[in-house]
Amino acid sequence: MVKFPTQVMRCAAAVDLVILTIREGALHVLLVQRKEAPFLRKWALPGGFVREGEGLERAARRELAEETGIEAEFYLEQLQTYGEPKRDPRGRVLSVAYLALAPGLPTPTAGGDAHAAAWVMVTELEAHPLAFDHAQIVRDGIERARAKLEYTTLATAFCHDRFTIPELRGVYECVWGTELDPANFYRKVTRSPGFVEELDSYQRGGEGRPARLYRKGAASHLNPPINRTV
Amino acid sequence: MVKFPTQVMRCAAAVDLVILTIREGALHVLLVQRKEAPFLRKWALPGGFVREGEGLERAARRELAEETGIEAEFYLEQLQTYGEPKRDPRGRVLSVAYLALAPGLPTPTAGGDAHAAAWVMVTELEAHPLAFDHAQIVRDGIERARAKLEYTTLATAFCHDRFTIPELRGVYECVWGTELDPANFYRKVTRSPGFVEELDSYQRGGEGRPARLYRKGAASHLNPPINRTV
DNA sequence: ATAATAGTGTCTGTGAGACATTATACC
DNA sequence: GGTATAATGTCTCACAGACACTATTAT
Repeated sequence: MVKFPTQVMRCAAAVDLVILTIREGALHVLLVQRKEAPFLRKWALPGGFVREGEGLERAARRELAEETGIEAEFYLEQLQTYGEPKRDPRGRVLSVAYLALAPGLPTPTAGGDAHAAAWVMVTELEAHPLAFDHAQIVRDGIERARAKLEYTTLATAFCHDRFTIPELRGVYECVWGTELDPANFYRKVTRSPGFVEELDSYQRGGEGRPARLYRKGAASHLNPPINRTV
Repeated sequence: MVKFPTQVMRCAAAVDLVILTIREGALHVLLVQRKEAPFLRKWALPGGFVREGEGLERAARRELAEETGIEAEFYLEQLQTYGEPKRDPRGRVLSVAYLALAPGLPTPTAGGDAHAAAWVMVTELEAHPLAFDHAQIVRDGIERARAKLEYTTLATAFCHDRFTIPELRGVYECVWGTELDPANFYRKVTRSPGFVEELDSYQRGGEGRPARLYRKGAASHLNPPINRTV
Protein backbone atom coordinates (compact mmCIF):
# COMPACT_ATOMS: atom_id res chain seq x y z
CA MET A 1 0.00 0.00 0.00
CA VAL A 2 1.25 3.42 -0.95
CA LYS A 3 1.90 5.84 1.89
CA PHE A 4 2.50 9.55 2.19
CA PRO A 5 6.01 10.79 2.76
CA THR A 6 6.44 10.63 6.52
CA GLN A 7 7.11 14.32 7.00
CA VAL A 8 3.80 15.48 5.51
CA MET A 9 1.98 17.86 7.81
CA ARG A 10 -1.38 16.75 9.14
CA CYS A 11 -4.12 19.17 10.04
CA ALA A 12 -7.69 19.14 11.17
CA ALA A 13 -10.44 19.81 8.63
CA ALA A 14 -13.50 21.84 9.51
CA VAL A 15 -16.52 23.19 7.69
CA ASP A 16 -17.98 26.56 8.62
CA LEU A 17 -21.33 27.77 7.41
CA VAL A 18 -22.53 31.19 6.40
CA ILE A 19 -26.28 30.63 6.53
CA LEU A 20 -28.23 33.59 5.21
CA THR A 21 -31.94 34.13 5.37
CA ILE A 22 -34.41 36.97 5.26
CA ARG A 23 -36.48 37.65 8.35
CA GLU A 24 -38.72 40.64 8.88
CA GLY A 25 -37.44 42.35 5.80
CA ALA A 26 -33.77 42.15 6.69
CA LEU A 27 -30.87 39.90 5.80
CA HIS A 28 -29.80 37.74 8.71
CA VAL A 29 -26.95 35.35 9.34
CA LEU A 30 -27.04 32.45 11.78
CA LEU A 31 -24.52 32.67 14.60
CA VAL A 32 -23.89 30.33 17.52
CA GLN A 33 -22.38 31.08 20.87
CA ARG A 34 -19.34 28.95 21.59
CA LYS A 35 -19.59 26.73 24.61
CA GLU A 36 -15.96 25.63 24.56
CA ALA A 37 -12.55 27.19 24.64
CA PRO A 38 -11.04 28.82 22.71
CA PHE A 39 -13.26 31.88 22.32
CA LEU A 40 -15.62 30.55 24.99
CA ARG A 41 -19.02 32.28 24.83
CA LYS A 42 -18.03 34.30 21.80
CA TRP A 43 -20.17 34.34 18.67
CA ALA A 44 -19.06 32.17 15.79
CA LEU A 45 -20.31 30.61 12.60
CA PRO A 46 -21.97 27.23 12.91
CA GLY A 47 -19.70 24.44 11.83
CA GLY A 48 -17.61 21.55 13.00
CA PHE A 49 -14.95 19.07 12.12
CA VAL A 50 -15.17 16.84 9.11
CA ARG A 51 -15.48 13.20 10.08
CA GLU A 52 -13.55 10.20 8.85
CA GLY A 53 -14.88 9.08 5.49
CA GLU A 54 -17.21 12.05 5.20
CA GLY A 55 -17.12 14.30 2.14
CA LEU A 56 -16.92 18.06 2.56
CA GLU A 57 -20.35 18.88 1.25
CA ARG A 58 -21.86 16.05 3.25
CA ALA A 59 -20.23 17.43 6.37
CA ALA A 60 -21.63 20.84 5.57
CA ARG A 61 -25.14 19.46 5.11
CA ARG A 62 -24.89 17.51 8.35
CA GLU A 63 -23.88 20.62 10.28
CA LEU A 64 -26.58 22.59 8.52
CA ALA A 65 -29.26 20.15 9.65
CA GLU A 66 -27.84 19.96 13.17
CA GLU A 67 -27.51 23.67 13.70
CA THR A 68 -30.76 24.84 12.19
CA GLY A 69 -32.68 21.81 13.40
CA ILE A 70 -34.38 21.73 10.04
CA GLU A 71 -34.28 19.02 7.42
CA ALA A 72 -34.91 21.19 4.40
CA GLU A 73 -33.32 21.54 1.02
CA PHE A 74 -31.00 24.46 1.34
CA TYR A 75 -29.08 25.97 -1.45
CA LEU A 76 -25.47 25.22 -0.59
CA GLU A 77 -22.25 26.11 -2.32
CA GLN A 78 -18.62 26.07 -1.33
CA LEU A 79 -17.36 29.52 -0.55
CA GLN A 80 -13.63 29.39 0.10
CA THR A 81 -11.08 27.68 2.28
CA TYR A 82 -9.33 29.49 5.09
CA GLY A 83 -6.07 28.01 6.25
CA GLU A 84 -3.80 30.59 7.84
CA PRO A 85 -1.43 28.71 10.15
CA LYS A 86 -2.46 30.66 13.26
CA ARG A 87 -6.18 30.97 12.64
CA ASP A 88 -6.97 28.46 15.38
CA PRO A 89 -4.89 28.54 18.58
CA ARG A 90 -5.41 24.80 19.06
CA GLY A 91 -3.39 23.95 16.00
CA ARG A 92 -3.49 23.88 12.23
CA VAL A 93 -7.02 23.77 10.87
CA LEU A 94 -8.25 24.08 7.32
CA SER A 95 -11.74 25.48 7.36
CA VAL A 96 -13.77 24.94 4.22
CA ALA A 97 -16.48 27.58 4.31
CA TYR A 98 -19.89 27.01 2.73
CA LEU A 99 -22.59 29.47 1.86
CA ALA A 100 -26.18 28.40 2.51
CA LEU A 101 -29.29 30.32 1.56
CA ALA A 102 -32.63 29.62 3.13
CA PRO A 103 -36.15 31.00 3.02
CA GLY A 104 -37.29 32.57 6.28
CA LEU A 105 -37.14 29.79 8.84
CA PRO A 106 -40.03 29.36 11.27
CA THR A 107 -38.24 28.92 14.60
CA PRO A 108 -35.37 31.04 15.91
CA THR A 109 -33.57 27.68 15.99
CA ALA A 110 -32.32 26.53 19.33
CA GLY A 111 -29.77 24.22 17.78
CA GLY A 112 -29.75 20.48 18.28
CA ASP A 113 -26.23 20.65 19.57
CA ALA A 114 -27.38 22.77 22.53
CA HIS A 115 -25.57 25.89 21.36
CA ALA A 116 -27.26 29.19 21.80
CA ALA A 117 -28.08 30.09 18.22
CA ALA A 118 -29.36 33.40 16.93
CA TRP A 119 -30.23 35.10 13.70
CA VAL A 120 -28.29 38.35 13.55
CA MET A 121 -29.01 41.14 11.11
CA VAL A 122 -26.01 41.64 8.89
CA THR A 123 -26.22 45.36 9.61
CA GLU A 124 -25.54 44.59 13.25
CA LEU A 125 -22.56 42.35 12.79
CA GLU A 126 -20.16 44.98 14.15
CA ALA A 127 -21.86 44.59 17.53
CA HIS A 128 -21.01 40.85 17.49
CA PRO A 129 -17.27 40.24 17.56
CA LEU A 130 -16.71 36.86 16.02
CA ALA A 131 -14.30 34.08 16.93
CA PHE A 132 -11.39 33.01 14.74
CA ASP A 133 -11.42 34.65 11.29
CA HIS A 134 -15.18 34.27 11.05
CA ALA A 135 -15.77 37.97 10.52
CA GLN A 136 -13.86 37.70 7.25
CA ILE A 137 -15.73 34.56 6.25
CA VAL A 138 -19.09 36.22 6.85
CA ARG A 139 -18.04 39.22 4.77
CA ASP A 140 -16.96 36.94 1.95
CA GLY A 141 -20.20 34.99 2.12
CA ILE A 142 -22.39 38.07 2.04
CA GLU A 143 -20.44 39.52 -0.84
CA ARG A 144 -20.74 36.25 -2.76
CA ALA A 145 -24.49 36.27 -2.26
CA ARG A 146 -24.77 39.90 -3.32
CA ALA A 147 -22.76 39.28 -6.45
CA LYS A 148 -24.64 36.15 -7.42
CA LEU A 149 -28.02 37.84 -7.24
CA GLU A 150 -26.85 39.93 -10.17
CA TYR A 151 -26.22 37.22 -12.68
CA THR A 152 -28.03 34.15 -11.36
CA THR A 153 -31.57 33.28 -10.33
CA LEU A 154 -30.36 32.55 -6.82
CA ALA A 155 -32.73 35.04 -5.21
CA THR A 156 -35.42 32.36 -5.39
CA ALA A 157 -33.42 30.34 -2.86
CA PHE A 158 -34.52 32.90 -0.26
CA CYS A 159 -38.17 32.32 -1.14
CA HIS A 160 -40.58 29.54 -0.25
CA ASP A 161 -42.16 27.34 -2.90
CA ARG A 162 -44.64 29.94 -4.01
CA PHE A 163 -43.83 33.60 -3.93
CA THR A 164 -44.84 36.88 -5.50
CA ILE A 165 -42.76 39.23 -7.59
CA PRO A 166 -42.83 41.91 -4.89
CA GLU A 167 -41.50 39.31 -2.42
CA LEU A 168 -38.70 38.48 -4.82
CA ARG A 169 -37.96 42.16 -5.18
CA GLY A 170 -37.81 42.35 -1.41
CA VAL A 171 -35.06 39.73 -1.47
CA TYR A 172 -32.96 41.87 -3.76
CA GLU A 173 -33.62 44.96 -1.70
CA CYS A 174 -32.69 43.28 1.59
CA VAL A 175 -29.57 41.62 0.30
CA TRP A 176 -28.32 44.65 -1.59
CA GLY A 177 -29.61 47.26 0.83
CA THR A 178 -31.07 49.27 -2.02
CA GLU A 179 -34.49 50.06 -3.43
CA LEU A 180 -35.55 48.87 -6.85
CA ASP A 181 -38.21 50.25 -9.12
CA PRO A 182 -41.19 47.85 -8.81
CA ALA A 183 -42.30 48.24 -12.39
CA ASN A 184 -38.89 47.73 -13.95
CA PHE A 185 -38.14 44.81 -11.65
CA TYR A 186 -41.42 43.17 -12.58
CA ARG A 187 -40.67 43.53 -16.26
CA LYS A 188 -37.13 42.21 -15.88
CA VAL A 189 -38.08 39.13 -13.89
CA THR A 190 -41.08 38.11 -15.92
CA ARG A 191 -39.23 38.56 -19.21
CA SER A 192 -36.11 36.65 -18.21
CA PRO A 193 -36.83 33.18 -19.62
CA GLY A 194 -36.85 30.55 -16.88
CA PHE A 195 -36.41 32.86 -13.93
CA VAL A 196 -39.95 32.36 -12.58
CA GLU A 197 -43.00 30.35 -13.59
CA GLU A 198 -46.41 31.89 -13.38
CA LEU A 199 -49.00 30.08 -11.27
CA ASP A 200 -52.77 30.39 -11.32
CA SER A 201 -53.23 31.54 -7.76
CA TYR A 202 -52.88 34.85 -6.03
CA GLN A 203 -51.58 36.05 -2.69
CA ARG A 204 -54.57 37.21 -0.70
CA GLY A 205 -54.98 39.08 2.57
CA GLY A 206 -52.61 41.97 2.20
CA GLU A 207 -53.36 45.53 1.39
CA GLY A 208 -53.76 46.54 -2.19
CA ARG A 209 -54.28 44.42 -5.25
CA PRO A 210 -53.42 40.75 -4.69
CA ALA A 211 -50.18 39.65 -6.28
CA ARG A 212 -49.92 36.68 -8.57
CA LEU A 213 -47.94 33.73 -7.25
CA TYR A 214 -44.91 32.29 -8.99
CA ARG A 215 -42.51 29.45 -8.45
CA LYS A 216 -38.86 29.24 -9.38
CA GLY A 217 -38.10 28.45 -13.00
CA ALA A 218 -35.53 26.18 -14.59
CA ALA A 219 -32.93 28.80 -15.44
CA SER A 220 -29.97 29.28 -13.16
CA HIS A 221 -28.22 32.09 -14.98
CA LEU A 222 -29.45 35.54 -15.82
CA ASN A 223 -28.37 37.17 -19.03
CA PRO A 224 -28.35 40.13 -19.14
CA PRO A 225 -27.89 40.47 -15.39
CA ILE A 226 -29.72 42.69 -12.94
CA ASN A 227 -27.68 45.72 -12.01
CA ARG A 228 -27.12 46.74 -8.42
CA THR A 229 -25.28 49.89 -9.35
CA VAL A 230 -28.25 52.14 -8.80
CA MET B 1 -3.02 25.10 26.31
CA VAL B 2 -6.25 24.30 24.54
CA LYS B 3 -6.30 21.10 22.50
CA PHE B 4 -8.58 19.61 19.91
CA PRO B 5 -10.91 16.85 20.95
CA THR B 6 -8.83 13.71 20.62
CA GLN B 7 -11.04 12.02 18.06
CA VAL B 8 -10.71 14.80 15.46
CA MET B 9 -9.68 13.42 12.10
CA ARG B 10 -6.34 14.60 10.70
CA CYS B 11 -5.65 14.86 7.03
CA ALA B 12 -2.94 16.01 4.70
CA ALA B 13 -3.29 19.40 3.01
CA ALA B 14 -2.21 19.94 -0.57
CA VAL B 15 -2.35 22.76 -3.07
CA ASP B 16 -2.91 22.02 -6.75
CA LEU B 17 -2.44 24.57 -9.48
CA VAL B 18 -4.35 25.18 -12.68
CA ILE B 19 -1.83 27.36 -14.50
CA LEU B 20 -3.23 28.77 -17.72
CA THR B 21 -1.36 30.62 -20.39
CA ILE B 22 -1.66 31.41 -24.05
CA ARG B 23 0.95 30.01 -26.41
CA GLU B 24 0.80 30.13 -30.16
CA GLY B 25 -2.74 31.36 -30.17
CA ALA B 26 -4.16 28.61 -27.98
CA LEU B 27 -5.02 28.22 -24.33
CA HIS B 28 -2.63 25.88 -22.55
CA VAL B 29 -2.50 24.37 -19.10
CA LEU B 30 0.68 23.24 -17.35
CA LEU B 31 0.82 19.55 -16.54
CA VAL B 32 3.53 17.49 -14.88
CA GLN B 33 4.25 13.81 -15.19
CA ARG B 34 4.17 12.08 -11.82
CA LYS B 35 7.39 10.41 -10.81
CA GLU B 36 5.94 8.63 -7.78
CA ALA B 37 3.17 6.24 -6.98
CA PRO B 38 0.24 6.48 -7.01
CA PHE B 39 -0.47 7.28 -10.65
CA LEU B 40 3.21 6.89 -11.49
CA ARG B 41 4.04 8.53 -14.83
CA LYS B 42 0.50 9.81 -15.25
CA TRP B 43 -0.17 13.45 -16.00
CA ALA B 44 -1.27 15.62 -13.11
CA LEU B 45 -1.56 19.22 -12.04
CA PRO B 46 1.50 20.75 -10.47
CA GLY B 47 1.18 21.01 -6.72
CA GLY B 48 2.35 19.63 -3.45
CA PHE B 49 1.75 19.43 0.24
CA VAL B 50 1.35 22.48 2.42
CA ARG B 51 4.18 22.82 4.90
CA GLU B 52 4.08 23.42 8.60
CA GLY B 53 3.48 27.08 9.35
CA GLU B 54 2.91 27.90 5.68
CA GLY B 55 -0.24 29.67 4.52
CA LEU B 56 -2.27 28.28 1.63
CA GLU B 57 -1.58 31.06 -0.83
CA ARG B 58 2.08 31.08 0.12
CA ALA B 59 2.24 27.35 -0.55
CA ALA B 60 0.58 27.91 -3.91
CA ARG B 61 3.08 30.63 -4.85
CA ARG B 62 5.98 28.45 -3.77
CA GLU B 63 4.78 25.58 -5.96
CA LEU B 64 4.12 27.99 -8.79
CA ALA B 65 7.70 29.25 -8.69
CA GLU B 66 9.11 25.76 -8.35
CA GLU B 67 7.11 24.22 -11.16
CA THR B 68 7.37 26.98 -13.70
CA GLY B 69 10.92 27.89 -12.73
CA ILE B 70 9.89 31.50 -13.04
CA GLU B 71 9.85 34.17 -10.37
CA ALA B 72 7.18 36.33 -11.87
CA GLU B 73 4.06 37.96 -10.57
CA PHE B 74 1.28 35.67 -11.56
CA TYR B 75 -2.34 36.38 -11.05
CA LEU B 76 -3.43 33.83 -8.48
CA GLU B 77 -6.78 33.11 -6.92
CA GLN B 78 -8.21 30.29 -4.90
CA LEU B 79 -10.42 28.06 -6.97
CA GLN B 80 -12.06 25.47 -4.79
CA THR B 81 -11.23 22.74 -2.34
CA TYR B 82 -11.57 19.09 -3.22
CA GLY B 83 -11.85 16.68 -0.33
CA GLU B 84 -13.68 13.52 -1.28
CA PRO B 85 -12.56 10.82 1.17
CA LYS B 86 -11.26 8.50 -1.55
CA ARG B 87 -9.70 11.04 -3.88
CA ASP B 88 -6.17 9.98 -2.92
CA PRO B 89 -5.51 6.26 -2.34
CA ARG B 90 -2.79 7.11 0.18
CA GLY B 91 -5.25 8.57 2.63
CA ARG B 92 -7.39 11.58 3.31
CA VAL B 93 -6.16 14.70 1.55
CA LEU B 94 -7.76 18.09 1.23
CA SER B 95 -6.57 19.70 -1.95
CA VAL B 96 -6.98 23.46 -2.16
CA ALA B 97 -6.90 24.26 -5.86
CA TYR B 98 -5.62 27.58 -7.16
CA LEU B 99 -6.03 29.19 -10.53
CA ALA B 100 -3.00 31.00 -11.95
CA LEU B 101 -2.93 33.05 -15.13
CA ALA B 102 0.28 33.92 -16.89
CA PRO B 103 1.40 35.67 -20.04
CA GLY B 104 3.09 33.40 -22.56
CA LEU B 105 6.08 31.95 -20.77
CA PRO B 106 9.39 31.74 -22.65
CA THR B 107 10.59 28.22 -21.79
CA PRO B 108 8.52 25.06 -21.85
CA THR B 109 9.56 24.87 -18.19
CA ALA B 110 11.52 21.85 -17.15
CA GLY B 111 10.45 22.16 -13.53
CA GLY B 112 12.88 22.67 -10.69
CA ASP B 113 11.52 19.59 -9.01
CA ALA B 114 12.79 17.48 -11.93
CA HIS B 115 9.32 16.56 -13.12
CA ALA B 116 8.66 16.36 -16.78
CA ALA B 117 6.47 19.39 -17.32
CA ALA B 118 4.52 20.31 -20.43
CA TRP B 119 2.10 22.89 -21.68
CA VAL B 120 -0.94 21.08 -23.02
CA MET B 121 -3.59 22.70 -25.17
CA VAL B 122 -6.89 22.58 -23.38
CA THR B 123 -8.47 21.20 -26.53
CA GLU B 124 -6.24 18.17 -26.20
CA LEU B 125 -6.91 17.38 -22.59
CA GLU B 126 -8.95 14.29 -23.46
CA ALA B 127 -5.76 12.73 -24.78
CA HIS B 128 -4.15 13.23 -21.38
CA PRO B 129 -5.85 11.17 -18.67
CA LEU B 130 -5.14 12.93 -15.40
CA ALA B 131 -4.37 11.53 -11.98
CA PHE B 132 -6.69 11.84 -8.97
CA ASP B 133 -9.65 14.15 -9.63
CA HIS B 134 -7.47 16.58 -11.55
CA ALA B 135 -9.59 16.40 -14.70
CA GLN B 136 -12.44 17.92 -12.74
CA ILE B 137 -10.18 20.56 -11.21
CA VAL B 138 -8.89 21.59 -14.63
CA ARG B 139 -12.44 21.87 -15.96
CA ASP B 140 -13.42 24.02 -13.00
CA GLY B 141 -10.37 26.23 -13.44
CA ILE B 142 -10.97 26.78 -17.13
CA GLU B 143 -14.61 27.54 -16.56
CA ARG B 144 -13.70 30.03 -13.83
CA ALA B 145 -11.30 31.79 -16.17
CA ARG B 146 -13.87 31.86 -18.96
CA ALA B 147 -16.52 33.30 -16.69
CA LYS B 148 -14.23 35.91 -15.19
CA LEU B 149 -13.22 37.29 -18.57
CA GLU B 150 -16.82 38.38 -18.93
CA TYR B 151 -17.12 40.67 -15.98
CA THR B 152 -13.54 41.44 -14.92
CA THR B 153 -10.44 42.89 -16.57
CA LEU B 154 -8.61 39.64 -15.93
CA ALA B 155 -7.75 39.10 -19.58
CA THR B 156 -4.82 41.45 -19.08
CA ALA B 157 -3.27 38.84 -16.78
CA PHE B 158 -2.56 36.81 -19.92
CA CYS B 159 -0.70 39.75 -21.49
CA HIS B 160 2.76 41.13 -20.92
CA ASP B 161 3.33 44.66 -19.68
CA ARG B 162 2.57 46.28 -23.00
CA PHE B 163 0.04 44.85 -25.38
CA THR B 164 -2.23 45.81 -28.22
CA ILE B 165 -5.99 45.67 -28.40
CA PRO B 166 -5.88 42.90 -31.04
CA GLU B 167 -3.64 40.90 -28.70
CA LEU B 168 -6.16 41.35 -25.91
CA ARG B 169 -8.91 40.28 -28.26
CA GLY B 170 -6.84 37.20 -29.05
CA VAL B 171 -6.90 36.34 -25.35
CA TYR B 172 -10.67 36.38 -25.32
CA GLU B 173 -10.86 34.37 -28.51
CA CYS B 174 -8.44 31.70 -27.27
CA VAL B 175 -10.01 31.35 -23.85
CA TRP B 176 -13.57 31.33 -25.11
CA GLY B 177 -12.90 29.54 -28.36
CA THR B 178 -14.95 32.08 -30.28
CA GLU B 179 -14.33 34.94 -32.67
CA LEU B 180 -15.10 38.51 -31.73
CA ASP B 181 -15.77 41.45 -33.98
CA PRO B 182 -12.54 43.52 -33.94
CA ALA B 183 -14.30 46.86 -34.26
CA ASN B 184 -16.83 46.25 -31.51
CA PHE B 185 -14.20 44.77 -29.22
CA TYR B 186 -12.00 47.81 -29.74
CA ARG B 187 -14.81 50.14 -28.86
CA LYS B 188 -15.81 48.15 -25.79
CA VAL B 189 -12.31 47.92 -24.35
CA THR B 190 -11.24 51.48 -24.97
CA ARG B 191 -14.49 52.89 -23.59
CA SER B 192 -14.53 50.79 -20.42
CA PRO B 193 -12.97 53.17 -17.91
CA GLY B 194 -9.81 51.72 -16.37
CA PHE B 195 -9.64 48.57 -18.48
CA VAL B 196 -6.55 49.66 -20.44
CA GLU B 197 -4.30 52.71 -20.51
CA GLU B 198 -3.18 54.13 -23.82
CA LEU B 199 0.58 54.42 -24.35
CA ASP B 200 2.45 56.54 -26.85
CA SER B 201 4.18 53.75 -28.71
CA TYR B 202 3.11 51.34 -31.39
CA GLN B 203 3.67 47.71 -32.17
CA ARG B 204 5.85 47.59 -35.25
CA GLY B 205 6.99 44.84 -37.53
CA GLY B 206 3.79 43.02 -38.30
CA GLU B 207 1.70 43.16 -41.38
CA GLY B 208 -0.79 45.93 -41.77
CA ARG B 209 -1.16 49.14 -39.86
CA PRO B 210 0.78 49.13 -36.55
CA ALA B 211 -1.36 48.79 -33.46
CA ARG B 212 -1.13 51.18 -30.56
CA LEU B 213 0.27 49.76 -27.32
CA TYR B 214 -1.60 49.74 -24.05
CA ARG B 215 -0.98 48.64 -20.49
CA LYS B 216 -3.48 47.35 -17.96
CA GLY B 217 -5.60 49.94 -16.22
CA ALA B 218 -6.67 50.29 -12.63
CA ALA B 219 -10.14 48.79 -12.94
CA SER B 220 -10.71 45.19 -11.96
CA HIS B 221 -14.40 44.90 -12.75
CA LEU B 222 -16.20 45.39 -16.03
CA ASN B 223 -19.66 46.87 -16.05
CA PRO B 224 -21.43 46.20 -18.29
CA PRO B 225 -19.65 42.92 -18.99
CA ILE B 226 -18.43 41.49 -22.28
CA ASN B 227 -20.78 38.85 -23.60
CA ARG B 228 -19.55 35.49 -24.72
CA THR B 229 -22.97 34.36 -25.90
CA VAL B 230 -22.24 35.02 -29.53
C1' DA C 1 -64.67 56.97 -2.22
C1' DT C 2 -59.83 56.56 -0.72
C1' DA C 3 -55.64 54.37 0.06
C1' DA C 4 -52.53 50.96 -1.11
C1' DT C 5 -50.32 47.84 -3.81
C1' DA C 6 -49.97 45.02 -8.40
C1' DG C 7 -49.20 45.28 -12.91
C1' DT C 8 -48.96 47.76 -17.87
C1' DG C 9 -47.52 51.26 -21.16
C1' DT C 10 -44.42 54.69 -22.95
C1' DC C 11 -40.42 57.55 -23.64
C1' DT C 12 -35.53 57.99 -23.75
C1' DG C 13 -30.67 57.07 -23.43
C1' DT C 14 -26.99 53.65 -23.53
C1' DG C 15 -24.67 50.23 -25.52
C1' DA C 16 -24.01 45.88 -28.37
C1' DG C 17 -24.00 43.68 -32.97
C1' DA C 18 -23.36 44.25 -37.81
C1' DC C 19 -20.80 46.23 -41.09
C1' DA C 20 -19.04 50.17 -44.08
C1' DT C 21 -15.25 53.29 -44.24
C1' DT C 22 -10.85 55.43 -43.43
C1' DA C 23 -5.84 55.16 -41.84
C1' DT C 24 -1.23 53.34 -41.98
C1' DA C 25 1.96 50.09 -42.37
C1' DC C 26 4.67 46.32 -45.64
C1' DC C 27 5.40 44.34 -50.22
C1' DG D 1 -0.13 50.39 -56.70
C1' DG D 2 -2.08 46.10 -53.82
C1' DT D 3 -2.77 43.86 -49.50
C1' DA D 4 -3.26 43.44 -44.73
C1' DT D 5 -4.52 45.03 -40.44
C1' DA D 6 -5.86 49.03 -37.13
C1' DA D 7 -9.06 52.22 -35.95
C1' DT D 8 -13.38 55.06 -36.69
C1' DG D 9 -18.15 55.86 -38.04
C1' DT D 10 -23.00 54.59 -38.62
C1' DC D 11 -27.29 52.15 -38.34
C1' DT D 12 -30.38 49.39 -35.74
C1' DC D 13 -32.24 46.77 -32.09
C1' DA D 14 -32.54 45.35 -27.17
C1' DC D 15 -33.05 46.81 -22.89
C1' DA D 16 -32.71 49.60 -18.45
C1' DG D 17 -34.29 53.65 -15.96
C1' DA D 18 -37.85 56.88 -15.15
C1' DC D 19 -42.39 57.49 -14.51
C1' DA D 20 -47.38 57.94 -15.97
C1' DC D 21 -51.19 55.13 -15.94
C1' DT D 22 -54.58 51.28 -15.14
C1' DA D 23 -56.31 47.25 -12.18
C1' DT D 24 -57.86 45.19 -8.01
C1' DT D 25 -58.09 44.65 -3.40
C1' DA D 26 -59.12 46.44 1.86
C1' DT D 27 -61.14 49.96 4.68
